[in-house]
Amino acid sequence: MGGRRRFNLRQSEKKAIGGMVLEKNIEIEPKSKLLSWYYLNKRDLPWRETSDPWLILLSEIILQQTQVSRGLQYWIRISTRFPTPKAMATSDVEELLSLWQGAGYYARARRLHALSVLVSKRKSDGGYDGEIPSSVDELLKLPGIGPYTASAVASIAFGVPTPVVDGNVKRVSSRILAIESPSTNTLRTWAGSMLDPKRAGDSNQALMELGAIVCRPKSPKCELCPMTRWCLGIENPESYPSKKKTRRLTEELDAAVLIDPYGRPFLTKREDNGRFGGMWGPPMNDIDTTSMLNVGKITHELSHRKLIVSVWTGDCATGTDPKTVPISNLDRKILDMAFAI
DNA sequence: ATCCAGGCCT
DNA sequence: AGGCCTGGAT
Repeated sequence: MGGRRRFNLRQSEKKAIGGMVLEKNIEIEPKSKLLSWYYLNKRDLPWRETSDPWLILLSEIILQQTQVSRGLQYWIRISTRFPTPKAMATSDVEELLSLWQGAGYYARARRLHALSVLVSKRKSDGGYDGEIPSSVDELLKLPGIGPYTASAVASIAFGVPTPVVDGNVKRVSSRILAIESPSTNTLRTWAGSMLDPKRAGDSNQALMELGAIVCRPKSPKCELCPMTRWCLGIENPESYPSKKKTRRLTEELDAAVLIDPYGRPFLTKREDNGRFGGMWGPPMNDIDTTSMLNVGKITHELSHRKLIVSVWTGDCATGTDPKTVPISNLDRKILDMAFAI
């Protein structure tokens, strides 16, 4: 053990202040250490240059399941086209889905559009007069906003002192506390202990930034970490947090790429509540492959499924130009295979 | 080819 | 607890 405790001061530090260990010191030191590290090492990202709650909310929705390096391009395109909630609310959801193409988890885009419509409504109609609400409770009522995003927007855009718990925070805290599966309560409490209420947004981002660029899932850079003094998991960081096992069922499907006399495939819009909801693609259920030509198979991994799609081609009277509708990566692969023949 | 990271919703 | 997507690592 060696006397290294969580937020206690080291022996040398106790001596230095003559044994006057103030309650405050116990929390303030790791906090300020982390904040200083953040100010010196944070990446320059455009949503960190704005105080516009809408643009910050947009970045948080995109970054929910998309890494910064990729999310950046999406944020630039989407925030340029929709600089306000009203701009998005008065457009068709399909335009947002087109800008969202290739980013995955398309329900995020549909919910974001619904959010823009709700926010743009008058207060008398249950809306928010076009302003993003500032409290966690109000934010939680908006579609696509859960506990993480509500706290992130409230703290970053409005300075509300509420802790965030995302995958980064979970990893950082599991390692520092050396707990394999910390409860939600433990995570929130710990993140709260790291929060400087005067700089809530920066505190939260500091924790997440540390997780993203130092306390990474694989090969963490402990030699660059400002928190090693308090880290109980430093001997074996990659064993925290424990990963859950995923079982992935295999699903076999047929896709029919029917091509019209102009070379356009027949495409349909997928149901909002299903896979690739709101996106367009070739028909994939109830396909009668008699008189169609098989051109190959595509395997595509989802988080919870392995898809094996058998691709067929045939003719149709009227198709759709694929450039005019939003299409998922899987459907793109299917179309590419059919047209490559 | 297989595994993994990343929040919200139902 | 299970569904939802993609790119990067292995």
